[in-house]
Parts: sequence; structure tokens; C-alpha cells
Amino acid sequence: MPQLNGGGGDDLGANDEMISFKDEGEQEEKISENSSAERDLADVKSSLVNESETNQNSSSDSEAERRPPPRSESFRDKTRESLEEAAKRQDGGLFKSPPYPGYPFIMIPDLTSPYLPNGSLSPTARTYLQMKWPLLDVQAGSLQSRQALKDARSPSPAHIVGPFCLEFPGQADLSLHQFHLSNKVPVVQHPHHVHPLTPLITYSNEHFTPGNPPPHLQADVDPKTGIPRPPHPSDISPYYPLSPGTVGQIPHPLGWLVPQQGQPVYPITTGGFRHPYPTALTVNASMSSLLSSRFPHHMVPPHHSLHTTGIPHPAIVTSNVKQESSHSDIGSLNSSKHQDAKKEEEKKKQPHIKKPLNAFMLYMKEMRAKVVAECTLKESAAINQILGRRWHALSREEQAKYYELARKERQLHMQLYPGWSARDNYAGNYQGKKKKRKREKQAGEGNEHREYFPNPCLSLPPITDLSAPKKCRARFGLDQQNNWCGPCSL
DNA sequence: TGTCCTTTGAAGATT
DNA sequence: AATCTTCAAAGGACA
Repeated sequence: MPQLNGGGGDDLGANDEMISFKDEGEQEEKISENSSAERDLADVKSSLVNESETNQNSSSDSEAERRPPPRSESFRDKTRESLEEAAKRQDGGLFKSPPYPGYPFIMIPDLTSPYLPNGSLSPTARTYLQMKWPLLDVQAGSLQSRQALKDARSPSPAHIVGPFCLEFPGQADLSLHQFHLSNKVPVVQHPHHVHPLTPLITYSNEHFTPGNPPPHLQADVDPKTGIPRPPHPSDISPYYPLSPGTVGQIPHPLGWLVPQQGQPVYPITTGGFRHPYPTALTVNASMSSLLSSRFPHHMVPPHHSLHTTGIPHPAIVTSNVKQESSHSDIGSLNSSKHQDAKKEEEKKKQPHIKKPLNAFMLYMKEMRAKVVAECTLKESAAINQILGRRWHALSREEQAKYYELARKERQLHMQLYPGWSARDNYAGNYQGKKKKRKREKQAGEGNEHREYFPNPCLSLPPITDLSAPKKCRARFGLDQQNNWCGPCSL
């Protein structure tokens, strides 16, 4: 499995080596991918929504034809590796001409190493921070200016079109609309460039109007429930809710990637504000030391989930803030015995630092709402299948965006929680979470069924894992058994 | 209420 | 080193 951070090495420095993707009929592939994306959605929609798919042979054939072709694993691996390499060496080779304008920070060389050996912020990191947090007081160095200029030379390749523009040509209005709206986003961006992820952003017109008071503070009303709801995540990143005084003023670096359903990347179960990497907002020349001092090893004590600004880290899920505070009250009165018990309790209540999202997860978060809206599906399992297919249909450049985002997420996560390990979240290590079931293939169940009826519900490649009946049930539910494939209906 | 489903990717665990 | 397992998000379905 390719790893973008290359074991962390690239996090510490950029490589100036030139790289180039292996050709492998790239052009043709791209064209085929784009057109396939269009057909893909139609296919998915027809199979999922129109409930009319019956001819498996033809669909699988056509699938094979239009599939981003021979995208064999090896090819994908190579691609991924290339992407990694490209991500590592953003100032050279292919990435000299940013393939995705409107995504400024990915073009910044040396961003993989935002911190200089002495712990101070690198100039390019400052650039990044300034672009992403315009109000952040980050001094720009000369190098940064140079790089910024360099990076600003973003062409506007015609092929860079949001996936939904491709897949939903009939929704050009929407895309255009969103494109315009996206310009409200306080992210350095050429006005004529469609943000690659723009389709996901549904900023309203009032939002992000410079100088305007945060209109998103007005209660929005949930059309479903009629109940006023918190500010739309598009207005203010749910990742990064800020203190009341700053809400809406400082966009998060990934703020444009905000999902539309109000969930933050790192939801906090209680405690008001959410912010993914709040510390980043206070980044300064000694961020590294600050971080390591603020987030001591391995465990982040509950109170550390709150930034000095009162903003908890979004990756931290504190199970019970109230209890923590009351607990500390009690603790002040305790004997050593109680203190032991308290320690024990605190250990159990260690905030849950979630894993940083990977590229696909970021993509899913971004695209889910669209798929839900356009495919009129609500079943997450089905949606995820579609998203999985679309993920594969993405061009390498488009995927690269997400890999890069994910890499930065990991980097930031790593910096915020130096001692954190994914192992901490494994069942048993995290008290707040129960052990997840172990996915076991039931002996003699399922797969033989698939062999005879590959792809029963979708014109997807054969699924080798779970049983078809469960798939259909999960996909359509019991109330839509008419949509189930033949074998499942038996 | 908790788990399953479903996807990909990252990372830890196991072989 | 290769393979396996878990967890990240999401929300309806289900026991």
C-alpha cells in the first residue's frame, strides 16, 4: 500500500528530485476516465435508483469497457506511488504547473515540512497558513513570497472540472452557481478557476462576504424538522468552530472541504466548539515545542482537548466534559486514595483522538451529500459503494488532491498528538468504544452465491466479501425487496 | 442501544 | 516481508 508520507521522511523535507508519471497511455486513460465517469454515474443511478438493471452481462461488459481501464492494481499502485512522489516533490516535475488550480496549498513546495529544524514555521508553511487563515498573523518571508508567486502561476486546464460537472452535465447550473459561491471562500483562488472541490461547497451568498458580520450565526432552519439548527457547516467549518468572537472569520485549511451535513471531521460529542486543529490557529514560531508541551506523550489528558482559546481539538472526542469538571472538583477534596481512583477514572476517560481521515474518507465526506441528493439514496452502504466507484473513476490529479489533503491531515495530527498511535483506538485501548465485531466470512455462506450472480445489485465488479442477501438488504431495505436481486429474493 | 453494512486507505498486529 | 485486522465517516436497518 502506498504511503504518502513515505514513512514520515517526506514530512521533514521536500525532495527536489524531478518526477514524472509513467505514461502508460495516460491521455487515453484520462479521456476514458472522464467519459466513463459520466457513464458511470448514469449506470449507478440507473442501477440504484431506476431499479431497472437486469442485464448483468451487458452491464458488466460495458463496465469492463468503460472502467478506467485496465486499472490494474499494479497500475494503481504505480499511480499512487507516482502521486506520492509528486506530492513529495511539489516544486518539481509534473506539479510545476499545478493541475488543480484553486487548491493553492498543494502547490506549495516544502509544505511537507512546515517546520524548520529549529521548530519555527517554514516560510512556505507561512504561506499556507496565510492562505488558509488569512487573519492569522504569519509573517511572510521572502522565500515565501517567491514561492507564492511561483505557485500562483496556476494554469486553468480545461480538463479540471469537478467530477460532478462531468457526471451531471445537466447540472451545470448548479456547478456554476456553486462556482460563483465558492469565490466567497476566503481562499486564495483565481476567480476563473473552478475549485476542484467546489461542487461540494454550498456557501450561501451572504457567507464570507468580507467585512460582513457572520450571517451564519443566524439560526438556520432545518427543512426537515423545522427546527432551527446550528450554522450550516458550509458557513463555518464544523471542523473548526471558533470562539464566538472569531466564528466565521478564520477558515480552516480544509474548510472548503466541509461536508454538508453538519458533521465535523472530528466530532466532539459534547463541549460546544469544534475545531480540527485549533492549535494551528495559534501556530507560531515555536509551534512544535508548543505542541509537544501541550500534548504530552501518548495521552492527551481531557483538559488538553481544549485549546487555550477554549477550542477542543476535533480529533478528540471527550466523552463527558461535565463529569470531568465535576470530577476535578471532587478531586480537589480527595485523599490520596481518591486521587488514585481519580487517576484511574481519568485514564478511562481519556479523550478519544480519532484517526486522521484518509484520502478516500475525505472524498466521501465531501461527496456524500451530493450523491445522496442526486441519487436519492440514503443508505450509507449503497452510497459508499457509489463513492467507491467514483473514487476509482477520479483522475489521478483529482485523487492526488485528496491524498495530499490526507497527508496533511496526518501531518497535522502527528504534530498535535506526537505520541498518538492508531493502536490507541483499537478496541480495548479505548474505553469509550466497544470492541467492534470481527468481520468473519461465514463458512459456506455467501460467496458461492456471488459466483453465480456476480454483481447482483449493481453493475459493479464482483464483490468477494459479504453475502449478497445482506448487501441487498442493506442497500434497499426490507421495504424495497422488489429491488433485490433474484438470488436475494429467494 | 449497539452492531452491521459498505467503501478505501493507513497503520498496527500477526504470520 | 507479506498478510490480516481495525478504524476512520455515514446513516438506515436490524436484533
